Amino acid sequence: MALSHAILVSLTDRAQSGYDLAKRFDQTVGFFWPVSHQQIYQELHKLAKADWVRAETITQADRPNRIVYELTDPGRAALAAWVTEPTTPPSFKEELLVKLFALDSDNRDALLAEIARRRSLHGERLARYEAIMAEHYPNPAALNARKRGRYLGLRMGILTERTTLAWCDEALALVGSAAS
Amino acid sequence: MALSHAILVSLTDRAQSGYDLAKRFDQTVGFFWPVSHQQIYQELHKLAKADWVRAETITQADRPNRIVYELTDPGRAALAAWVTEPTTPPSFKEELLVKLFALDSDNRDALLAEIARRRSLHGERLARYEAIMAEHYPNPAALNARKRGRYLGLRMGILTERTTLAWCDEALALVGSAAS
DNA sequence: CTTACATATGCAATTTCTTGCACAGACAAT
DNA sequence: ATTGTCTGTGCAAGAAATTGCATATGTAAG
Repeated sequence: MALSHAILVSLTDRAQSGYDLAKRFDQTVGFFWPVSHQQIYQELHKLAKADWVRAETITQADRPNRIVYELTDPGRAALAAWVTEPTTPPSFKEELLVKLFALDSDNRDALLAEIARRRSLHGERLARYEAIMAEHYPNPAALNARKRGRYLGLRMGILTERTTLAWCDEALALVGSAAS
Repeated sequence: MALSHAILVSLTDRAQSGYDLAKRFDQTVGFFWPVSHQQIYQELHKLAKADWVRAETITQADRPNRIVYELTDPGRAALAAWVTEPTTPPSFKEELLVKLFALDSDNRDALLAEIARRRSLHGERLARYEAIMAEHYPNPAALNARKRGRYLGLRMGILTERTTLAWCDEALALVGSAAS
C-alpha cells in the first residue's frame, strides 16, 4: 500500500484532484519514483471506496470537471498509524547490474556505451536536484518540520545521484581497462 | 521481464534448479533485490514455455526430485539481445521518505527511532558487503570480465549503503534538532 | 521425542504496476 | 487550418509481485 499512502500524505497539505496529484508527484518523489496518472486514478478510487478520502466533483465553465479529493478522519487516522510502522529498505532492481553480470567480450562495448549514457543521465538529474536545492532550501536548519521532510527527500536524491555518478566512473574505468 | 533475465544470466554460469537459483539470489543480488522462491518457480515455468530454458528432472534416492534448468540457444540469443538494450534507472520507492513528508510533532519521536533503526540495519549490510569484498575481491583490476560484473554489483551495494548511512546521520541531526 | 532447519517444488488468490487506448475542450503557435 | 500542448478523467488487459497455503523427506539439536 505504498502509493496510496503517498497520496494520503500529499492530501494532508490540501485537497487535490488526480491531475493535481500526478503533477505534484512528477515534481517531487516522481524523480525517483515514476507514477503514471492511471495508477493515481485507480488508487483514488480504492481510497474513496475505503472511505479514507472524500470525493467532490467541481464543475467549471469551459473546463473539464475536476474531482477533488480530501482526507477523511478515518483516512487521517490510517495515515498516522502507518507512519509509525517500521519500514523495509527499498529494493533496488538495477537492470544495468544484471547486465554487467553477463559481461563478456561480445557485449563489452555496448555495455560501456550504456554506462556512459547512464552517467550523463544521472549528471542531468543531479544538476536538476541541486538547482532546486539552491533555490528552495538554502538553509535547511531554518525549516519547519513539514519542509524538513521534503528537504530530506531531495537530499537523498542528491546523495544517490552523486553515488551513482561515482559508480559509473568506476565502472567505466574497470570495464574499459584490459582484462588480465 | 527483469527477473526472468536475471535468471537467464545466472543460468549462463551453469544449469540450476529453482532452489539453487533462489539460494544464489539470496547471496548476491538478493541483498538489494529480495526474490521469493515462488516468484522464481513461476518465472522458470514461463521461461520453459517460451523455450528459453530446458527442464530436466533429476531423480535422487532419499531426496526430493530436482528440476534442473539449462539455457537453450534461443534463450542465449534472447539474453544477448536484451543485454544491449538501453536501461532505465531503477525506481527508488523509499517508504521512509514518504513518511518523512508527513513529519510533524506527533510522529517525530517515532520517526527518529525508525531512522535510527534503519541506520543500524544499513550498517550491518555495509559490514557484510565489505567482508565479502575483502575476502573475494582484494584486487579488482586483476579480475576477468565475468567477475568484474559481480564486483561492480557488490561495489554498488557498498556505495549505496554508505550513502544511506550518511543520509541517516543527516536526517537524525536535522529531525532531532529544534525547529526554528 | 519433538522441534527446528535444510532440501525441494508448487497452486491459488490478491495486489500492484504497466501499457495502450479513449474521450473532450482550451489555448497558443505555425 | 492544423498541429501541439495542457487540462482532466477513465477503462481494459496484462505483467509482475506478494502472501498464504500445501506437500514431502532428512538431519541435527535440544
